[in-house]
Amino acid sequence: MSETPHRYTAELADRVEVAWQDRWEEEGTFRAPNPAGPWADPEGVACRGPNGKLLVLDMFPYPSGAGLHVGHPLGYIATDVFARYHRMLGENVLHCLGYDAFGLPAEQYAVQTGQHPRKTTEDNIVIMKRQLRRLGLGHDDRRAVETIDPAYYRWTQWIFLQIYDSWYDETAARPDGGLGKARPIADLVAQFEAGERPVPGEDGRGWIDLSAAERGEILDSYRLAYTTEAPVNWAPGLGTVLSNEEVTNEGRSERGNFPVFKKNLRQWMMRITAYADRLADDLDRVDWPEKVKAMQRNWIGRSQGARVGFPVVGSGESIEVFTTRPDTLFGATFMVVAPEHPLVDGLVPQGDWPEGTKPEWTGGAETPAAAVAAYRRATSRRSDVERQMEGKDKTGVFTGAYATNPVNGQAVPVFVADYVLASYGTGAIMAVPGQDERDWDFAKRFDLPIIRTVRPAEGHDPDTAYTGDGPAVNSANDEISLDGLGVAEAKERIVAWLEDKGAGHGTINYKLRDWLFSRQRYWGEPFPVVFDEDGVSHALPESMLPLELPDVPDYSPRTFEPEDDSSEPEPPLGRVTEWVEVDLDLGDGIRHYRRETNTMPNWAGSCWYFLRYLDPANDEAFVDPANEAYWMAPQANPVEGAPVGTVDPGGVDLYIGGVEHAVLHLLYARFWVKVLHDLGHLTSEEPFRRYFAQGYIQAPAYTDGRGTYVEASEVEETVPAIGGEPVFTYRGEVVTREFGKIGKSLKNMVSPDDMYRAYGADTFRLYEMGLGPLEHSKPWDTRAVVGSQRFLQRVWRNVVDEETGALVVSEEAPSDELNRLLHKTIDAVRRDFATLGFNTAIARLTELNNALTKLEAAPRAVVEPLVLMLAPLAPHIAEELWSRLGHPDSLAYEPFPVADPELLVDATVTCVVQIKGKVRDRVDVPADITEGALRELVLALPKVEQAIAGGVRTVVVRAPKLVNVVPA
RNA sequence: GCCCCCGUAGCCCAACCGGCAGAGGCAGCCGACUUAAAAUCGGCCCAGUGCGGGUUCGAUCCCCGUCGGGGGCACCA
Repeated sequence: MSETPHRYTAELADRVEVAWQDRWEEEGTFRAPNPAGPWADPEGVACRGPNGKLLVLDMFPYPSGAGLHVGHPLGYIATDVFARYHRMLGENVLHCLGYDAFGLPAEQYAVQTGQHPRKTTEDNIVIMKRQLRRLGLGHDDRRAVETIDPAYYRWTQWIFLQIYDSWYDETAARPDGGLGKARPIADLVAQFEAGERPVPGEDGRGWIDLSAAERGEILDSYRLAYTTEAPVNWAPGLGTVLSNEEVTNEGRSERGNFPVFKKNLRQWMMRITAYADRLADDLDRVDWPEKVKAMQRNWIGRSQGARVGFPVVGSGESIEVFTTRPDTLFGATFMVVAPEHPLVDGLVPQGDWPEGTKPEWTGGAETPAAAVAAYRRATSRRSDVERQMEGKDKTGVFTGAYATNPVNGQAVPVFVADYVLASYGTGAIMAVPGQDERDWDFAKRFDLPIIRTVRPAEGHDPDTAYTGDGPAVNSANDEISLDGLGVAEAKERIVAWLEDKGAGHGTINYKLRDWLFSRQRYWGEPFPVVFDEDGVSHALPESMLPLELPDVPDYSPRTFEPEDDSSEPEPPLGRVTEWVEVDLDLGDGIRHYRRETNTMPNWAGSCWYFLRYLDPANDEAFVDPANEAYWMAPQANPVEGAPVGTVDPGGVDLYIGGVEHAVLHLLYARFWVKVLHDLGHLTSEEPFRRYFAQGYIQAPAYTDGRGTYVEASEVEETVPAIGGEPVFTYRGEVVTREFGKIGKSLKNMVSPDDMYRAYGADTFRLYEMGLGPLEHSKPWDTRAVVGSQRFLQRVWRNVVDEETGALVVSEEAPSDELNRLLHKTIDAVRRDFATLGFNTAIARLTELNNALTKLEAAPRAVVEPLVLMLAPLAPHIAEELWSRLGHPDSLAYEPFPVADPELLVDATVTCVVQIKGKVRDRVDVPADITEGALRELVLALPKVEQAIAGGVRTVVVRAPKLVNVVPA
């Protein structure tokens, strides 16, 4: 029998923690009341949230087969601490966690193990739930939604139909004064029917004259969710197509790293480009890390410029280019079109090279047609990876055609080159080598003329393009002169001139493309859409939702050789004929339809899960409007740092998660929320009002001589002689240490289960929060966890006798000094919790506790606030101590200690005396000493008198803390 | 190549508005407890802020340059 049976050990922590987790669950401690909906509890809202509400959110976790590692809970603990703190401030806090359970990894795992993805997914969720529960997170357990639940994806499908049944009206006024918003497609049909809007098409037929198929095609060109045949990213190794956001720079799939090919396929798209401006502009209205905003702005890639037509010599055609530098038009000495540009065929003249063709322009071919054909063939065969590898060496051939520069009538040669991208701008450029590095390189390579139209700054290398600002030169014709103007003004002038001449117009261009929304996989939400015999799509009525994913014997996708770009996607649902072929009555009697066999990407479920958290039991609506407004509505004051006059967009109060979703999930969710807002379903215009990007927990990983990772847990460390570097060995072989993301691939998994066992959840929580700032990536060090345990042991010992279990706090009042320390600690900890500075909060609490440890017995008047302040970080031990201190109720809603401002300042402070900025003396003075008195007092100090024997130049007084004397 | 962030003790990190470089933890060392060890407890040691300039009475903090680390973008016209 141990002599200290009541010591705070891992075993004791385990008992205490599990007991409190049970009690929280039984009492529904963290269930947040809703104002409306099926759980309407307005009274609960009123008494639980006298100080308002708080919606705290974690990124939607994917239940992986490997279970959690110690990196996963970092954000969950942080939000939990924040949420618990705010509950103690008297706010109604909603914090919960659900599961994003559709998607590729689950399906691949299922295929590997021969089990149904539903089975493996559900098993994984069970494991993850157990691991998370053991962490002691204060989640509202009723709100743990799962995307694979038909009661959930019914609403994912419903939202899809809202988007499908909408179009973007550029001219519609928004409440915020801007123009453009989503409207029901029925409004558009009404406009066509009434003749208020011209029906697209050249034959002048009216809406009623069109066939159903023709109408369907026109509507598809407006719908925010539509099918179209377009070049898409096809990954044969995955058996599915992917969105642009899911393809890496190297032209491979983000998941699985398979090669991706461009292929023309009919696919579902989301018209996210309609929202490009608002998605870019509204970043000013949210509180996000600047780097994430920058990444989104970058991805949207808005650039202001002009479109200019260059008439092709000897043809009625004109090549339209996009340029951000219309001010440099006079320096456009040639043009380049992308190899895939549809105009190329029409450009190339029959017969021989024209007069003036330089030998290097021909690519060695006899005729322009041969040269262009050969070049196009060569580029189409090269993958993006190969183009990348070739660096920036410019290639291309002359098309044999010339086009006329509209500002000076010069005929300039037109080239085909792959440095111009078909997918950006108009797929054609005017080349201005004097002011563009890429054009400069091309001009040098192909011996083309270079005209500078901006005078380079002093010291500019004359052998390079000049892209900076400066006065225009060589930029005049009979009607207009830009000479002498700066870039900005020159742009304005020339655009006005072009518009006047009808040669071009100012415009805005975006890098953002529409979002490819279908996948040829089984494990996803089915599209609530059917096609009739003409191929026209029809929405299923709401009454037919959810359209359940059929249980099929063969759910594995057809995958191909990763390099086989001739393959075609084959969705698994396409094999379920009895499901695909249906007879339905959609309003004009029973007819035969074919279901959509693609499924949605797993971003679909995560685009709106936070809305379902608000009202998960509602089967009348995806969320009750009153609940949405309560938790998400725009607030009276905009976020800090927003431009003056900003109207708050509303949204989740705090969202914490890794930065890896900066342009995927975060952009998609913003888009959906904006559409739903436009359609009147949401008060909020943004999903995430405040987003905080957490750092990663990194762990040591070890490689052997061949560079292969070895199991980190089996590596031994030996520290040789003093001062020597530690040596790491694995099975006798010396290995090299590095730090990286925790996971299977680096073989450095550390499971939270091990931490619970060895230390308990509170110690683990404290360790992760105490490591350093939340936004930093930090190395995991299992050996260091013990420090957090020691702290909790010392706290415990200040309250409980380790031998008898008796309460040992003193009922005597604390000393003035201790009381002041307590109040300073309260003040600091409150500030730290508010700003997510958990590491410094822990340091302050440790300091306060260390002061108690030195006493014979810790006074209750200090212990109780200490326990309350510790509660958000280490809730189990805090609950246990609180209970032992004689409080029967959970402390979850106990008011957080308040600092007395009187006690934050000491009666006397130490004033630093500097001479010429160097500390030379210090003196204790009353805290409220006046500047004059302090000055006199310091000047009378012996050391100072000595130093200023030769006179005084200045005396800087910062009462009461500092005086700096500068002798003459 | 361009843009952003970060360099403080052996390691992770503090330092309010430009005002004494150190709060907390790990590791190390010494001591207490122990037959011993582990655990625990008490104590100690350790940097002048990557480097070079500048502004200032005074710089970890502001400015310029430079080196190192991390991240983003990368023919986007």
